[in-house]
Amino acid sequence: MAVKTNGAEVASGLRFERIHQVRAHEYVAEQIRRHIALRLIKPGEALPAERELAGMFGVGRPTIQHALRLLEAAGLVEARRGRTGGTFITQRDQDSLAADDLIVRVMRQRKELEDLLLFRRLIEPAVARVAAGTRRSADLAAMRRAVRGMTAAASEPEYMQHDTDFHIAVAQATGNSFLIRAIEEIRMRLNDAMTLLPESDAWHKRISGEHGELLETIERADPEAAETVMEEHVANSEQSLRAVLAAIRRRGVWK
Amino acid sequence: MAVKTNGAEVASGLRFERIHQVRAHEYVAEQIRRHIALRLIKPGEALPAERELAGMFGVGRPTIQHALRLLEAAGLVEARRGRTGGTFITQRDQDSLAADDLIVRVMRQRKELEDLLLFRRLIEPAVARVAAGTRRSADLAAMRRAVRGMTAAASEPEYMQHDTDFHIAVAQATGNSFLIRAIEEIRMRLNDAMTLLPESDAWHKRISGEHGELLETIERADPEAAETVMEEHVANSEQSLRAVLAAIRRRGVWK
DNA sequence: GCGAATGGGCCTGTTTGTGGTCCATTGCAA
DNA sequence: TTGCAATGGACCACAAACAGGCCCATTCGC
Repeated sequence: MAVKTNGAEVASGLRFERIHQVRAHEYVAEQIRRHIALRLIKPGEALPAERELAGMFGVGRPTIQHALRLLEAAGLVEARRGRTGGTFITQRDQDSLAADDLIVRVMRQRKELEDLLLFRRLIEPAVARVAAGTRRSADLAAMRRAVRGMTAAASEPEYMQHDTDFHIAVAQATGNSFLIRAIEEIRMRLNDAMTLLPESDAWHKRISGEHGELLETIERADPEAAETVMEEHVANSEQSLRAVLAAIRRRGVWK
Repeated sequence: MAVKTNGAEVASGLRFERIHQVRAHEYVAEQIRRHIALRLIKPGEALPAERELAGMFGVGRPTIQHALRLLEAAGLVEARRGRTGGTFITQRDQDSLAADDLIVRVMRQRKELEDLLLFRRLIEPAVARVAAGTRRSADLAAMRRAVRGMTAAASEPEYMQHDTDFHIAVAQATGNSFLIRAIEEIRMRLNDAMTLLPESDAWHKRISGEHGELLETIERADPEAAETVMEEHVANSEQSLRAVLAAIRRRGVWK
């Protein structure tokens, strides 16, 4: 607290975050990059036409073009003109490009990821506990849908989507807007990192099993059990994620 | 998946979020608004000079002026020119801001308040537990300052500010950005409701005592005790708040 | 009364983005 | 074969937001 000569006080020691202006084309590029990384657009497929994208994002076409030029420079997409033209997702991004790009981004945000994992470890079990006491039949139905969708999922992103759906369904069962927002935030940020997990039937089966078990505890309104099962589930997925990260770090890809 | 005539596929059903360009002055205004809501700047105090703020935020002075004009229009600050001038936080917390108006606002958001209290009950003890394991001496110093400030506080808002300071200091001791943001969010929304609590020396003494006890557990790095004490502290303050709300409801003021 | 520090206001150049137009390319359909 | 429609590529003029100046009016300490 600095005291001015006349005695009036001026607040000091304030910590204002320097503004970071997100440019429109960067935002667009990041969105599309994320869709590609999550395989919501598969390699070989075309993005919507530039004019369409402009409409979808609510920006001008030059902005879309600028964003696409960034992605093209990164080798993520390639454009073809003409009657059957379009902007196509590069085929060979499966391993090298998108993955490396994603890895670099994930490892760069290691500290944030650590914070996120702790946050998740603290809040998800509590959410499960609350949900076990407040769930309505509609919530149970949503969870069942997610579990069924998971066992039937054919692709990794589809799987991840249902995984996310399940956790959000649990959060919504609490009816608490703060908890819902917290879980949504967690899943959003986690999706990037999740993409690194190896595709494995055993892995999928384990998650599905844990979700099913969790659903059962919530169904029979057993808060204690729900909390315990969720604790284990979160610990398991965190352990797998950490294993992958450690492997990547050893490989030295992140440097 | 729409199939084009030549067989090439274009991804469809994509959900791109329409861009929302955050203007610099809006961002600045929001940051300052948050600081005021959290009582990090006390009523009657002055903000740093415009030129200083411009430097802190890394923006031009017109942007700062635009932001301040927004806050001035909202009645949050008022500017005075001259040698001892500055932009001062409006005093009106207790005076012109009619208690009834506050009550109406709080009661109108009863559902949100309920959600908030549950969220707090879940997260604050967990934060205390983590903080007990990660606190550094600087964090302890900040907590001590807040406790001292509380015992020395002369007015209700001053008291509330140190209360907030303490909880934020605990959150910052975790070093986890998600936890810090969550606690900040809680305190911001809680400050409105807190104003309803009756001024009472006994009440103040109890809170100060609990904070002191909590500080002691964190100081000796005892996670279990920290969690337990925080649980009790949160339960106590919640109970008091509920009692006031119930009384108001019976009085029928809220309609 | 002078000077320093403040908020208030204005001007200019730059960056960013929009809306529009025109072009080159390509392959389908008539 | 020919026309046409849909694509990406490129460019322009305009507007908005903003930075970085600059000068002014005000107010107090000296």
